[in-house]
Amino acid sequence: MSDQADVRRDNSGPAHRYSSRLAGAIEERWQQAWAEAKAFRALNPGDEGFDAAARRFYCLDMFPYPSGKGLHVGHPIGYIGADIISRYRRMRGDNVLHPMGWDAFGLPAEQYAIDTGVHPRETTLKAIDTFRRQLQRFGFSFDWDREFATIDEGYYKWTQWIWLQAWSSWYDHRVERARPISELITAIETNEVWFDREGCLSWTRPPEDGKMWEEFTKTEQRDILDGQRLAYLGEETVNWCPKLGTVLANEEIIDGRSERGGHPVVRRPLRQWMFRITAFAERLLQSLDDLNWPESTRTQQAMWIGRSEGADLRFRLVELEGEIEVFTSRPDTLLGVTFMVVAPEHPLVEQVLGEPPDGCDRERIRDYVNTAKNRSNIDRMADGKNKTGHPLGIHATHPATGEPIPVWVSDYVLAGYGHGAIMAVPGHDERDHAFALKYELPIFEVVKPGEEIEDECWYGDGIAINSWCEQLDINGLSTAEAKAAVIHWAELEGHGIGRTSWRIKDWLFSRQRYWGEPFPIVHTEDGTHYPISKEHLPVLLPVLEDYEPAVSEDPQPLLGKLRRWVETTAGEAGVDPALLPPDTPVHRETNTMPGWAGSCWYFIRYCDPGNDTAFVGETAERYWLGPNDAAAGGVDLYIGGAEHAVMHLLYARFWHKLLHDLGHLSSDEPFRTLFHQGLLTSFAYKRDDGSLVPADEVDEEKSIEVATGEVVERIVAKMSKSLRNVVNPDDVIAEYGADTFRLYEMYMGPLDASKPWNTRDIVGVFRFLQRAWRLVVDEDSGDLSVQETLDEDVERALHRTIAKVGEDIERLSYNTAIASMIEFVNLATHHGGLTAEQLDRFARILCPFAPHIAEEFHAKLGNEGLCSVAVWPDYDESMLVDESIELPVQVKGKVRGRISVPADSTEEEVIAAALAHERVAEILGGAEPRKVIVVPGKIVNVIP
RNA sequence: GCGGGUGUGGCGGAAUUGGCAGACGCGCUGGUUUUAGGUACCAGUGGGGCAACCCGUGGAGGUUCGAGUCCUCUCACCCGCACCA
Repeated sequence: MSDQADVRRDNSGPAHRYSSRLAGAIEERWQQAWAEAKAFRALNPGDEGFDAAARRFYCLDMFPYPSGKGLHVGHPIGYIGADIISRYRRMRGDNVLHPMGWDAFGLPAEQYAIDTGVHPRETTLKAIDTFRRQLQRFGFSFDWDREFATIDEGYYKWTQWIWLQAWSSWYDHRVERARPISELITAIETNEVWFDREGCLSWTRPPEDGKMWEEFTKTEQRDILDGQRLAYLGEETVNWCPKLGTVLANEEIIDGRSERGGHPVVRRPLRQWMFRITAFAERLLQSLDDLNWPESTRTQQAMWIGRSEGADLRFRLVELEGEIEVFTSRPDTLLGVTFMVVAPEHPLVEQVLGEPPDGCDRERIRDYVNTAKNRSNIDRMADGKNKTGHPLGIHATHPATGEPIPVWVSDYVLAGYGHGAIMAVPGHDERDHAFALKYELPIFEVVKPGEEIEDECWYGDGIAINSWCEQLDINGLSTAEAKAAVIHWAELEGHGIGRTSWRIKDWLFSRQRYWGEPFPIVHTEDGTHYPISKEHLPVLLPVLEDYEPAVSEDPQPLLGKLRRWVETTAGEAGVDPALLPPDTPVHRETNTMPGWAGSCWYFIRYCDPGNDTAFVGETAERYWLGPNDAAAGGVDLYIGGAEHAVMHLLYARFWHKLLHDLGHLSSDEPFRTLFHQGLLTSFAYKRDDGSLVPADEVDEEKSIEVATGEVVERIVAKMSKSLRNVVNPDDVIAEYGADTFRLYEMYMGPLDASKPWNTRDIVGVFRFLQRAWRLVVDEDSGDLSVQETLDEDVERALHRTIAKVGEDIERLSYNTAIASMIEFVNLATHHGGLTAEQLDRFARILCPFAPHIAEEFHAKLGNEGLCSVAVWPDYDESMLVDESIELPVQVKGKVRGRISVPADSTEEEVIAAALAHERVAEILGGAEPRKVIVVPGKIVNVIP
């Protein structure tokens, strides 16, 4: 924004025109007044002045990462949207909770700190100050008394406590909920549970060669219990990012690279803290149906959870001992199996290399497997459909036909899904088909499509054919029937079992970075873990001088550098002396939690942010998040970006269900209604050859590149530094004021639509505020300028506008609400103005959108108190229609004229008026119409 | 490939339930105020035609008195997932 433009807008025109300078002064004054009055404080049950009769409205924004770069113009869109409905509901008398805080742990903050060479705490606190100042400049009606950051000791104390809740519980699939692990121990001690030799639990009957609890060693008992915990140490093949120096969750990997920074990620086995989110898979999927969420987000989560019904089937090996277990979603195609494939990581591969049977080309298998394993995910994907593999030289026995079928190894089979092995049905699976074609393996057709379809490889449902052998006959059965028949047969004959498989995996929850919550746990020499007791939480993040990660092929948690912190005693660390004598030497956990930890429950903490005896007080939790007469429980409205569709929203749902199961929360879903604001894009310019030109090198009027004169095409693109089309909200506010900024971003289009920023358009809503200002203030004298007499047409229009704006806010249709206010102001201007009383009502409907100027109007009109907490104006139903209405008359599907009739006319009267219309009569030429359709208040259609 | 979504003037968009297509804003054209530019204000602005009228919501069909809206097919673009057996 040029200074010149600024000067022009301020220094010309009458002395009391609504200018950016005036807007700035007004905005500062009212922001101060709101802060002093604590106008937006939400009251909890028990607070003085709490109104139990008021409806609650918990309106939540996704709290930002305070990165050092400051706020972007895209950031406020959702915040303005949430602020408008929050302000509106407050004026309607609701008890509104609209909080804000800071998601301050995690990779971005740490990376920024590393880049600038300053401690993350310092840079983070500074960034928070910047963000807070920027957000306050918008006049958001946040209850700033509830503000906190995830790095606050009083907050992460409870993040650690919640993790310990998971560590101290197990999942009881018999009742489908998490329970304290102490209840499992009780069940074991009262012999309700049996174990097999491996220590697997059984609730139904003692396994044939079972083992008593007492027969296990102490270590085995510990491992059995640890294996049940919802937070556990798992030996997993994990995503290791050498550049970031940490492991990452599956959700954080995009196309084989880290979501943050785009660094390569390799897979390697590691012992890491995991969350048993898979135990909740069924419920996380099921309750999606109860949520008022955007369809795209629900399907994304459903796909991520990835439920698949089918069967586990076992194939006995011919040349070796043992069997291959596979998962298939198409057991009906069992008789179409012509070969089997295992992943390069499958244990059978090692077994074959260890004791190679005859005819096994050991060297070439080893080569293939090594190449496949070392190929990065990026390479694998780049290869696309071209499949590679190698025969293992061994065979498996088909469980039904008894025929030997060859076993191959190929990296098109993923180690991480099912059993890392498949039965290949090249007749009815595209991938198996491609593989069979390449390596000339037999292809059998065993499913006939319902209709005649010419397809080389039909993978839909149909009728089973060629599916007969002595053991099994499913010929003629539909796919569904055949699936059931094969599963039944397999279970009866001991070849397998019907099973549901899930794509979702347990959540890898530890990171090797510094800037995160330490785990509240220690372990002794023998590897037994002990929790830090509640009174000793939080385990403070120690100060580290050198927090830069070592770029390494081997994960080294940064906290491991602090030997004196790591090596301590049970008493020092805060382990309950009843569990471990205080002088026992222990090691602290050196991993930290990922950035997601803090955002999994921050909305719970807002209910009761000061509580230092519980993560949330029971009364506060039940009031703000519990089910009530009007709502099913959870946050009433959550507004934020669609980029969080899987990770944050899934993780938070998981924590919520866990805490609900353990009796700490009264609702089982965190976010009842979810809304995604659209992406803010920008215009960019493209040359003929497709290359992009920075926005400041283009003459926008003529669409030519200034330097060359070449004609460029305007396209829509993401804002980026390189295109120099990034807009800084501070600049826009300096030129037009926060009210104009708020109006502009809401007026651009639907809140959930992606739309391009166009600085040129801002002046439209600025002019609207100027016109509104002129209705109240004489531009020359600065005096109040109101009409004495009330204009009937304007009064009707005001009623309509009040009704429309209220309805539009309820459905978050802010662009149309603003349009109707502009229309009203234009009408009022043409009619010579408004009475003081009309202006008073108008100021109140304007208030949620442009709160500062509305407060100024409110005060100028002589009101005491704040407009922001004034009552939303009523409208009179009977004032919504004019006394006489105009109706278009169609003949032969075209509008031929319009008639003016009293609003309460009968259908006969309307028809008579329509037929009497000159043009209509002319077209009819004296003939009687066949039919006349009257849609009350809308249209008359004459059919000749 | 699969899933979700979007296509309306020069531009952003409106039409909530099948009922006047283009509300409202930008831009543009003309005018008023102004020493001038700009600001502000007033009027006009989908295309064609002097007009009656005709054409018009990505495209092609269909249902209906009436379709941007419903149905069938199709094209383009955006987002997400992607060898998940």
